[in-house]
Amino acid sequence: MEVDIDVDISRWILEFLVRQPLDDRILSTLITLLPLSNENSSLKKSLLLRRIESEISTGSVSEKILDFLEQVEELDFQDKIKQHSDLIKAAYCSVAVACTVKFLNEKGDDGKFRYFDAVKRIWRGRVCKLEKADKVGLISEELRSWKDELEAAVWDDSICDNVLRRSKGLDAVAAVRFYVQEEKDEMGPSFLELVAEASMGDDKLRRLLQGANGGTLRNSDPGDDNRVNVEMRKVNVISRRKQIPKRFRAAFSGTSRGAKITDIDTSGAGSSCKMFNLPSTLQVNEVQEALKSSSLELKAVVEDPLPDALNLAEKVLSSIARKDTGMKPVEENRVGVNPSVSESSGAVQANGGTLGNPCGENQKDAPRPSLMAQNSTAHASECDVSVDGLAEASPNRGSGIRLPSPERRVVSPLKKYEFNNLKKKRRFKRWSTSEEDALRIGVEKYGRGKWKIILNEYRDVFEERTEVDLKDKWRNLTR
DNA sequence: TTAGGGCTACGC
DNA sequence: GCGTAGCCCTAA
Repeated sequence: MEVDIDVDISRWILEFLVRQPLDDRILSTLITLLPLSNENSSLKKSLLLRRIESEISTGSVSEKILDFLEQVEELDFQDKIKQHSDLIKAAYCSVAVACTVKFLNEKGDDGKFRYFDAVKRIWRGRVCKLEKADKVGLISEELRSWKDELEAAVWDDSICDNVLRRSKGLDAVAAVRFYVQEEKDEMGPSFLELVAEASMGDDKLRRLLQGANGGTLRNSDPGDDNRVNVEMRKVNVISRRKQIPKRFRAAFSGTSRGAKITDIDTSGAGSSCKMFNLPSTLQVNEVQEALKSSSLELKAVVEDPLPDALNLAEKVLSSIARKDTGMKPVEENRVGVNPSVSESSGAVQANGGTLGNPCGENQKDAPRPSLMAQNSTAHASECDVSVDGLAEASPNRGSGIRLPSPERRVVSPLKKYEFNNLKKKRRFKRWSTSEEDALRIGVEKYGRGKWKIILNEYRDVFEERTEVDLKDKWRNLTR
């Protein structure tokens, strides 16, 4: 039997979860498990915002945030969003300044050197690139002004004091937080939340459903309702395509299907319930009741998946990693969200507990995929970190979750936005001379093989490096 | 945590 | 196409 959790349902779930205070690991794992389409920039943006939030959760900012903001700007650009938020510009500028000026607080030539390196990296590198690409979404007068001053401070110590004084007026974390909040406010609630909300209000639901079927939609909140409208149309399309039964209900079944959406009434009046015909009151009421009855299920599924989702994800991941596990027929190994299993615990579990022993014993013949192999984008180079790479979608994407046969599973390039703990190919990043110098000094001071100590000692210089990187670099240097 | 082998993107 | 640098995986 064929897979599945529909790619749209995955998106709805993820869209909802990404707004929840879940542990990043849970979210990361879910991203790896859920089939995702590449065509929803809103979700991509949500994921980026989520990553930004994670970054500032420590109360500090890093250059990674600049990366994320650049990616958000690119998404906005692709979505042809003309009105650029001042807050993103302010956030970008504040983070860039903070990531540079921090080195001025260090004493001695070492600090100076790192400052110079940061100016080169951030302002001559990133910011210049922005200017060349005319990325107006991030460039501000303030950014330009800082650029000049920070450059000048490289050569003139007296300007350093000005820079330090001026930078005290910036609160990068707050600036980023304001921006993220603004974006979140603009994006509004997730589709699932809207549906849940709609199901509580008869009139609103009725209007939405009418809209979904091509009826005139009149509402006071065109943003949200239109979005739901679009999604509801999608529900219609999906359900028609899949010839799923009458009632509209988002059902998550763990028995035979990973998850499926069944339809708005397509029978009886169904033929008349074509996209551009208004549904009858009876139909609307039926759908409304169905929605109400399923909304609790839905909410139960999505509200608190954390503990068991983690459990599930870990089991699944470990099952993937186990060479000697067998593979059951797909329908037995599908990850579904089964409310019936979760009644007592609120757990998200698959297939009535199949995942308790997630892979069974039949996977012995399945070749063990490397983590890289699971990630179709794992070999992305630095360049395709940008959203451009999202066009590389696999033809099979969205075909659903196939567990535990990851070699068949298509992983969306959305994984580029995975969270830290997920394996992905890092950017190819050349070592700067300052990094090489720090490594040499470190080895001289602590000896070869003390990579962790050296890394910690020169943490600021070795940005985004690991102990292994240091070891590898030393290997190269001494070849 | 470290060492070493292997893969692949990069640069010529 | 080739050599190298950077990155990943895995064993110890």
